[in-house]
Parts: sequence; structure tokens; C-alpha cells
Amino acid sequence: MSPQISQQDRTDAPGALLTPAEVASMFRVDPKTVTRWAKAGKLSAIRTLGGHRRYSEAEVRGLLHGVPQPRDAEV
Amino acid sequence: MSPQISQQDRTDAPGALLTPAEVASMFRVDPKTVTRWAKAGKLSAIRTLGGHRRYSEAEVRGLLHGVPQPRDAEV
DNA sequence: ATTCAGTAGGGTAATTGGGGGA
DNA sequence: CCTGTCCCAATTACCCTACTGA
Repeated sequence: MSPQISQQDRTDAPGALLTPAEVASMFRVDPKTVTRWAKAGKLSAIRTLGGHRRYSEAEVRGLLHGVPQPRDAEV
Repeated sequence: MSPQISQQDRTDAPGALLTPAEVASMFRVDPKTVTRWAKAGKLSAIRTLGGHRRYSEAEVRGLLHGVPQPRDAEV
């Protein structure tokens, strides 16, 4: 009964997380630039226990589309 | 060995993006001119979170080939 | 435990955006 | 009508070393 999602399915999960390199390649910028966006608060990011940042794929895709943040599920 | 394609080759990905300098170099014009094209709606562009523009390589190549893109609203 | 790529951190150079004029 | 260049300020890219993640 543990609806445990396989870690390999993270690319399909609603809360999919992207690495800095992934986001950087989507925007055609340097990974350091993505880090700068996170520091500037332009992009929300969570930190691993070691201090590395992970970004929400949903948020990144929204930004790429020029769509404001779909904070809520738009049905 | 195996011609394995990486997850995402920036220049090969469907959403490959080009920097203003790249597009300018391809057209032999000034980056500012490319910016004017984007402002005039002749070229579609997405913006980084910092405001810089990134252009679709597919669209640019189509324009270079003289292939009218479906985003042209001219007569 | 080890290797290796990726990431964080700071600092500096290059590019870009915007307006204006030639 | 279109393009190249000037100014400025802001953003981004690359340099380095040390640590994390797999």
C-alpha cells in the first residue's frame, strides 16, 4: 500500500525536480546563471542536504512558456 | 561505441535555442538588428529570467533557408 | 572506499537590453 | 524602410578551488 514512486519515475511525477544543468540547457544559459536566478528569488529551488539546488520542472516549463506561475493546479 | 544520443544535445534538441550573437553571426548582421527583428515580431523569441532573448534555432534556420514560418503575418 | 561529473562560491570580462541619432 | 553605432545599466559567461552526488 505504499504508493511509493520509483525514483526513476521522477521525470513523470508532478513534483519532478531538475538539476541546474537541466534548467540551464532548457534556457540556453550557464548553470551558474540558474543559480543566480534562484538566489535572486526569480526561481524557487529546494536544496539537497548537501547544499545543491533542485528546481521544479513544472515551474521551469511555465517560465519557458512565459506563463506566470501556476501556483495552483489549473484543473 | 553505440551512437547513443545523450538525453539532450542542445543543438539537436527540439527546443534548441540560440543567443543573439549566434543569430547575428548566422545572418551577418549586428545583434541589435536581431533584437529589432524580435521587437518587430519578425522573429519569435523567449526571454531569460534576466530579460535576455533566446531564439529558436529551428525558426532561424528556416528563415535562412527562405522558408516562410507560420508566424509571419505579412500579406 | 574510490573515481568522476556536477555543483557551490566568489570575482572579473564579455554580451545584452534600451533609447537615441546617423 | 532598414541597418550600424553611441551611450548607459543590467545580465550573463568564464576563471578558479572545494565539496556533493551517484
